[in-house]
Amino acid sequence: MKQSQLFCKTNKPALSRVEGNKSAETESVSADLLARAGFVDQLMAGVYTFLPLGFRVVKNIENVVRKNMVDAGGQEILMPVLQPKENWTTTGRWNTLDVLFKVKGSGDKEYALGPTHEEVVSPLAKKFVFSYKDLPFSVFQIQTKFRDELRAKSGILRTREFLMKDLYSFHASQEDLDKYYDKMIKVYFNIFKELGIGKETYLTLASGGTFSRYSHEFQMLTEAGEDLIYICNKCKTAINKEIKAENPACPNCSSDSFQEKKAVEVGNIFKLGTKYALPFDLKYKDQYGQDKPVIMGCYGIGISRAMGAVVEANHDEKGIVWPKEIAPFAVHLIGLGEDKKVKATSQKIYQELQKENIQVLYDDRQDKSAGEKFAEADLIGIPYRVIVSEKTLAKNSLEIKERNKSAAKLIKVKDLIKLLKLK
RNA sequence: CGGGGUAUAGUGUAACGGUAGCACGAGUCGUUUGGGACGAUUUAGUUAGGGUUCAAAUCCCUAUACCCCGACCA
Repeated sequence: MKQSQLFCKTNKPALSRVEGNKSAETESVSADLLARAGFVDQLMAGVYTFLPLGFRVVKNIENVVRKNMVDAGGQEILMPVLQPKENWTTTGRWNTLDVLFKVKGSGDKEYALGPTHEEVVSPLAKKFVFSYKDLPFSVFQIQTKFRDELRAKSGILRTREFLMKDLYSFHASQEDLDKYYDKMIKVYFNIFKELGIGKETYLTLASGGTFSRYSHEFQMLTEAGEDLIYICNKCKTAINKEIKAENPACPNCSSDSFQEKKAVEVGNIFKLGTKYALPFDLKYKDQYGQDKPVIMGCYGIGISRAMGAVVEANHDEKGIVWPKEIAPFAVHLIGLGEDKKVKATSQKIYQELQKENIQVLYDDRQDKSAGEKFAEADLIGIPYRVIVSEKTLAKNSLEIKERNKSAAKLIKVKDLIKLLKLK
């Protein structure tokens, strides 16, 4: 992609704003950086457009999550956002779920906008599950969710419309669910590691509802987070506020010494048991011909929230530092000056990188000073910055610098692709 | 949903009840080209509706929007 063509404008903040007397302290860092760097645009409170750079990151996060879900046996589907009221009255949540968006169609017929999909996936499963031989299985989707939060906040960390991966698993027995659930904990940690927030993310005990003692939240430590978690000083088990209120001692080692931390919930997993199977009469016949309710689990990851969380965990004073796996581009190629040879060489490198299928953003703009290009590159945060200038060409070289390192080094033109392909 | 705050140009901000100004951005021209460079020039604004007043960006009322704190968050 040529930067001169990119649908994006970075925003150089006015001086007063840089000095921090306003927005810097009222918004989360991720909200500020993502907006300034041109990744997202706010339409209204809690509703955002993903611009080309941001959308690329979203797609990359989706792919990381998707790959891990498929590896764990999940089959991808896409369920509707628009859902019949009846399914929600069946579970009672039409009236009890405060965040449910209700819309009216013609003839005053009422619908729900899906905040989650148990009400769709459970009756769906009923059409396919008859025998114990049909179990277990799991399906997932990556889709827009709607929740009428009373208060949206912190940029894309808490919105009314957001992208979520939700997987639902269906089992013949509690043991089978338990086994799958434990496996998903490992899968989730692998995902957060690949997203570049593995180190900051804690498996956190949360209340489990009727069917299990605990559910688990994946909480990423950050000052921008709105949750408080408590990490046991002795055994490092993390628990959320709810659990801490019910049970002042560590459920794992009984210590009462905790560290309180702010965190954002990037994922959570629940053992649903028969909570949704019963109202929808989702059952199977066992080996003896007996009807048994299906046992369910559900597993969510906020895709768009994860994007914000990644920025919270990966930035410096100059801008975003994207982890390689989800960066909008692998390489930011920057040509400096109007020298013909510089132009020709950068153009050639641009084409070769594309031919090698290396995602490259090429700053081909002639009317921008070097300083401005550098400042923008740091703000956008692409992992590799490659510079072509008269200075580097005099040594028959290019300069390459990683966003998360301070040292740049010169390499030969012909070694560039070799180096990038190794990464 | 309770409480608080704010609303002036694309962005960030000034203006005692009395001429709406500045910076950044954007456009044009020129000079620049290794850290958001410089000069010239152009562009564009008082959230909406009511009220008080000779006179309202400024005071009052209503609405709307956004932000913050809390509550809420399968």
